[in-house]
Amino acid sequence: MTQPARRRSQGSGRGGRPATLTPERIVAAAVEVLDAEGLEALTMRRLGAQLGVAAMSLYRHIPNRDALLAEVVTHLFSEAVVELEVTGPWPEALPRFAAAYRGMLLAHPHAVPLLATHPVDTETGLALLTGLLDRFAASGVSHQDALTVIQSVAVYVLGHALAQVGTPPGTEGPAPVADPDATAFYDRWFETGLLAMVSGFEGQLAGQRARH
Amino acid sequence: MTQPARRRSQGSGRGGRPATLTPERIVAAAVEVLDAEGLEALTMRRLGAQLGVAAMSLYRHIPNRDALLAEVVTHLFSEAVVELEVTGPWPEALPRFAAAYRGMLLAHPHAVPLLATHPVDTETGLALLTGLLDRFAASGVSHQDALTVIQSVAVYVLGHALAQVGTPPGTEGPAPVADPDATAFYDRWFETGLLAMVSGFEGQLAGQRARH
DNA sequence: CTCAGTTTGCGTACATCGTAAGCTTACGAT
DNA sequence: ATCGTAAGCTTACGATGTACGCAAACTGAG
Repeated sequence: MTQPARRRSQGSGRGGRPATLTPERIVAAAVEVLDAEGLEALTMRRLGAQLGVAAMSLYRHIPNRDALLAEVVTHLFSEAVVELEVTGPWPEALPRFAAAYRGMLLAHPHAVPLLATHPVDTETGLALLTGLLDRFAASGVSHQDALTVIQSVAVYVLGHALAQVGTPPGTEGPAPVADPDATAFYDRWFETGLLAMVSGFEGQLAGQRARH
Repeated sequence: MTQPARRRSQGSGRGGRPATLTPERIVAAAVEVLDAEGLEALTMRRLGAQLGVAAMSLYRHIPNRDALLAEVVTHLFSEAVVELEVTGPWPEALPRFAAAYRGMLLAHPHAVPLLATHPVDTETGLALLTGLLDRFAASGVSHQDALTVIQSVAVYVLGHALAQVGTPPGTEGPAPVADPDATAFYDRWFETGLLAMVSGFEGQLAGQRARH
């Protein structure tokens, strides 16, 4: 039968026209356009052009634009966290995570509003952070508390990045060639706030332990 | 002469048709639509309908949609901060500010992405927070340090609100009738992170003073 | 080699959006 | 009455996301 069967192929069943497009290629191209021309420029037609394909062809691989943006978010977050060295006690590992996350956000400034709008899927996020969670467990911190600490820091990092890439430069163009003074200011602010948070949590958890 | 004179009236010069629209009325209506139907529904035509006016009439009072959104952001932020009691030492006043800010964000969940995307104008924000800044000065904290502390907390509050209103309920509808369990979870998380931050900064500033 | 069957990509079409331009309406002053 | 002016309206355009059905490109069966 020739049922509708619209949307979504079954992966790589034999037969059929060979695919030039894959979800991965689409996401990668989306990041390219995003970095080069900003979020507003990331239209379906523009993305098709980047891939040498018509806009509608994309819909064979993604349900809609919003889902694509969600994929981009997941991709970028993974990119930041995957190559993260999680060793040592949590008060050392946690700032490394924060720095890696922030590094990714500043490397893709146009993506920051996206991360704010399309939160990383909870399941996926947790899966990517098991290594970090282990560092808390190793110090006897409960899963619940570890989650609060990590999420608080993540939320701070994203909020900080939003403030940094918020308005200063234009909202487009390849590289605004950041003002080094402003960069230093944001860097110092970031470190100060992060340190306050981490040491605050250290004190909190220590006190809790003592009171066990 | 009948020069173009397009865009922007000069306030209230005599003569001319009486205005049914004002920037204030427009912003207020925008908040209504936003709260009731979400950000996607806040189109120029919908907003015009809310005011009993054609979409294009709005452009006599605002330059474009994005500027309107910026006005909405400023309006909401002022609303949150204006009725804020700023007394006592900063470690007490700061959490009150955080609570007021968060209260506003949770009262207007559909506006949270807006606050993330259209940062409050720096000048305006500072002007609204002079009272709070004074509480730091009264404790001998430098203006620079006070800014870092306040901004860090603000950034945390916004990031946290983004996480809370991010995905759980639908993205529209008047009131998703929040799940009380989820609310309690987010409340506890918020308090814990905020406390860590504040006590962390307290320690930081105290140490700095001791080392003066 | 031919012909189903199946999957991918394309062309067309439409509703909706922001907003540019010029016209009409409703005032106060003369 | 008439005029000048500011506010609001009508019409129109280009751009966007995406629904729908067709065309192309492959695999395996006969």
